[in-house]
Amino acid sequence: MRWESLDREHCSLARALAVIGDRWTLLVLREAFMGVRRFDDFEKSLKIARRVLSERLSLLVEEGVLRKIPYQERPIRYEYRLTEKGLALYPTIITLVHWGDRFYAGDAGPPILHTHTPCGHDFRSVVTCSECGEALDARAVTLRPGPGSLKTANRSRLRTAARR
Amino acid sequence: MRWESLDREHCSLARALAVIGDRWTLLVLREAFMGVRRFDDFEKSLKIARRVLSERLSLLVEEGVLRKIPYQERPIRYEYRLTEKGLALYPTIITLVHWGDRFYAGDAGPPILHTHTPCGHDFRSVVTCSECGEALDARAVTLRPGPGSLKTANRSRLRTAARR
DNA sequence: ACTGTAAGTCTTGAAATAAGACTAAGTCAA
DNA sequence: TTGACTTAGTCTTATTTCAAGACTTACAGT
Repeated sequence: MRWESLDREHCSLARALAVIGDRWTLLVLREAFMGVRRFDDFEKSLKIARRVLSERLSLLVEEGVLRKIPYQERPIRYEYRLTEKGLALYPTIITLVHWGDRFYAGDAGPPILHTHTPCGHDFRSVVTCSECGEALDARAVTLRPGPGSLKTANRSRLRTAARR
Repeated sequence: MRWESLDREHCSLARALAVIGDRWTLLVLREAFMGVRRFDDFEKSLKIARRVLSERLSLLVEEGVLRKIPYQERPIRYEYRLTEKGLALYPTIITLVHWGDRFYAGDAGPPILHTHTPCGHDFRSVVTCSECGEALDARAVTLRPGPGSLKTANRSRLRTAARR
């Protein structure tokens, strides 16, 4: 499969993976969620090849997940910040981190704890149904074709902006 | 970075990515969640190279995400089924699918709708705090070293997640 | 014996990655 | 005004991974 063409792919997961499915990309985003913003800081904390970092950051900017903001003039320097679209990846990242914590943390426990500021507690993430609020289980979900299923998909490919 | 050594990596996200961070792996798991179980069915629905599929399935079995169950003797044939550990990836997958739906679905809407069987409604996934039940936002979460942390390594990163 | 099926394995060329040297455009200090 | 430093990249080369599809194994049915 040629991944660069996945933006025309039908499945939402495949489209999402075309953007963030690369091994480095989620680690770059993790750093971004931890507050890292500058090229050299990404490089130092991840020990990623500069060439690969450059390419990933460019792709993420192109896709609207990050944006470049100037933080000084002369010489002009930019930092990379999460957009709304980037922040919307938080559920994916936190659930994956918690999966890693659950199955790969050593005896000592997870390396990092997440505290929910409003309630003040360390938490796990719980994915719930937007309609009834119950916790979701894979076995309690059925799939059916949506309005954008195959027949109508080609017509509507060109749109770009975020939709809620 | 050598990905095969990430099982000894410290960060839970990096460890998780060492298992499912490959581009094909999440698509293989999506098929598994949709009920696909046999080698040839994975191959046909994903159009993945057989060699790559074989390798991915083996890794997922080795990691305990899938397990091989015989479905016939003579000749012995196995199918691949999700384990509990595999089912625990559902939150990650559903949130990523919904991210794709939100930002990449065409005007027609998402290609697939998910119905929550117990309540009977089509839903979006909502990630909530296990302690207070409120929906989570990246900006409302702070990080701190957990019991399994390398104390010095993470001190510099202890800051508010995703300040903009 | 011949055809079919399921689950792989092997081969080969193309593409992506890692490591690190190099470049660009400016600042600062002597 | 020369030289060292900073930030953000780009380039080069060797290694690794991937895609495509032919080939293999082990059995069944006719």
